[in-house]
Amino acid sequence: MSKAPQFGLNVPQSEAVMYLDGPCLVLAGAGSGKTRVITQKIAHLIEDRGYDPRTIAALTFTNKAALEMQERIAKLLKQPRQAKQLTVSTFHSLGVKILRQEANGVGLKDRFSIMDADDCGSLIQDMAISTDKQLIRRIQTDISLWKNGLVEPVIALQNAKDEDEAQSARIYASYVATLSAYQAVDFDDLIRLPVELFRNNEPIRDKWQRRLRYLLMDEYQDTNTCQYELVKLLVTGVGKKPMFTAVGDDDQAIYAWRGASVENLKTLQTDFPDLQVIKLEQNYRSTTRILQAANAVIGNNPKLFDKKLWSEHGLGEPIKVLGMANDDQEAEQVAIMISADHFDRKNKWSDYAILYRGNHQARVIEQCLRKERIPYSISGGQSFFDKAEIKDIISYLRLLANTDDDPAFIRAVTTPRRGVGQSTLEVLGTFSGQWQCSLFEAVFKGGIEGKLIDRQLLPLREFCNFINNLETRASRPGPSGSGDNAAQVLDDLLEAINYESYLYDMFDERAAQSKWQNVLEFTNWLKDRGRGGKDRDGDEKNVLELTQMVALMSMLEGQDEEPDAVRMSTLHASKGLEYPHVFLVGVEEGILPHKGDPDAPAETIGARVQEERRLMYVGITRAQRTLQITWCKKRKRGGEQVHCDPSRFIKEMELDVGTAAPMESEVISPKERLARMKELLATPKT
DNA sequence: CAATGCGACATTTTT
DNA sequence: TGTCGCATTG
Repeated sequence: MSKAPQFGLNVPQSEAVMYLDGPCLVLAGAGSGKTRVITQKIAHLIEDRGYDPRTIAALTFTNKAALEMQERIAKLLKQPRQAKQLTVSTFHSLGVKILRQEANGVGLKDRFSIMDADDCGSLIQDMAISTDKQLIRRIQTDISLWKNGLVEPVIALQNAKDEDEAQSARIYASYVATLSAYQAVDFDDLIRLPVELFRNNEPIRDKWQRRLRYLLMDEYQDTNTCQYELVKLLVTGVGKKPMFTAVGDDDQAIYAWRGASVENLKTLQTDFPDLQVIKLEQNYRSTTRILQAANAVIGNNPKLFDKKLWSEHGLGEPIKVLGMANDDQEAEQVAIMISADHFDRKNKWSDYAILYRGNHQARVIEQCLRKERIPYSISGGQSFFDKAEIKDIISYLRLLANTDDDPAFIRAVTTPRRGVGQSTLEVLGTFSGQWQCSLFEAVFKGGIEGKLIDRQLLPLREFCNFINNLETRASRPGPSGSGDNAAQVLDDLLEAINYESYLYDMFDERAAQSKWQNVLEFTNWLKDRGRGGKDRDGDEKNVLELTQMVALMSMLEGQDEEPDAVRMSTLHASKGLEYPHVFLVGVEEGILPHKGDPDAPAETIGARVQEERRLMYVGITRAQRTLQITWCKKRKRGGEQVHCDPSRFIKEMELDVGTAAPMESEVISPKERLARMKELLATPKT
């Protein structure tokens, strides 16, 4: 084992990989190879330091990142199969793993449900006795922020600074109680409950500390208080050296609004005084000019750690800043520029990316791209698992796994319609409330006969018997394992409820067909997991485990976009990605930086602008070779065109003389464009 | 009174 | 593009 740089790493990268004397923080600038450090370090732990792969955990924020990381590690190992023994997962998956084994320790039954944001939203709707979408969302985010900040309902109420917050806090209290009655947890609980458990139960905490000896965290700047606390609890023990590597970049912290706390970076230094801090400043992605602009912009933020990116890629082409007359022209010009450049440089379409602040900005651009016949794909589209037809099926699975899951019960019993209506459910709900039992249980409880007439009660009982039968079959081991059985049960379920004809009854031919297609895709996907085929743990999963896993999925993996298309993405969704040619559009005051709440407290405005600045920084650093920034003098808002100013961030870029002032756009006239196109078409491609 | 339809309008998003 | 609220209709 040598101390010299190896594996083709640079000096600080290699240092970060080799450092194992204690806790380690890697400050990895954009494009500095942070994922390489994590993957190489894991390989190093296994190959050179004799770590058992089962005792190493790498934590990410998305399933996609986890999957990617695991694949990359497998390629580095002499025995790639060892990668399967690692825990490479999201924080939330780790939480489920812990809760599954320790459910009793936090007052949960072995069978608990994971409720998605929609379910939680309707719970809150019931408790707030309001349908105001804004209000519900506000309460929901309040509660989520409290949970992520480890603030108990009582404390939240005490510290409430206005009536709105007090209302949220009161609902928070009954929300927690309701979830517990359902034997359900929400996403935040997946991390909060393990924290609670480890705080109160030393032996269990010890057990997990022995189980996970080395921890690595990706995107550490995005962790919230709760996640950090979980890490701390896993990593610190009496007479034990904390062993972990956190990788992050304070300049790319863009999720404060959902509870992430960059302060966790600073806290790390005070909590672990012997923390080794290693900076990665060499950038392997962009030209020097792009990095200069990025450094200049971010230089306007107060810095937690001093850091300056540099690269060996040469100066590169100047950054262009184009002021457009309005948003229509902006979209048109971007489309034309991409089209022309694509032919000029003979690039792939996928070499281009258009980045914007808000999803709605994509609309105009989309139309222009279509008009120009430029293939495009929009990232972050609607999540497959959020589609109504998928959630319908999942509600049955959830109910099979946990009959206390009232939201699942309501959805399943009413979809497809089987003669159970609103009034029946209301009576059942009141009854179950009086007896402190689940809706499912209430159906068979003595006394319910007096409340419901046969026409209401019989379909309920038929439904519950149906679920009970399925449940018995699902938990019985099948011919070749439980996974096989889960798949079989699912097929029978779909047939028994006649879901396909339900879809054709409810929707027109085209919609029903595509929905049914989705259902089939989903069941096939589940069957693969159930059989352990594609699954990383290789375990066969029963209905309960499958259901819990599905709850944590947002995108369908492998559902890749068009291979050769211009990528359109929000700035947030572009983090971690890179493109040869980037167009940053709508860079105006009010959009980037976005104007927040007009009545937000003054002291928070500075922090907001700083986060917007980091967003700009993320956008700039996505570009490898060229970067074009556009802004509009006028923009459609409401009925009429509204005046706009270029973003302050444009000035902050301190561009080379000549491009510093926003240039008038050199509008390519349609005539000229036509001529150019003809010319291009006349030149035979070689 | 409920269902449908149309116009106005947009932070950012994962689990 | 998708949702929300308001208005019109059966």
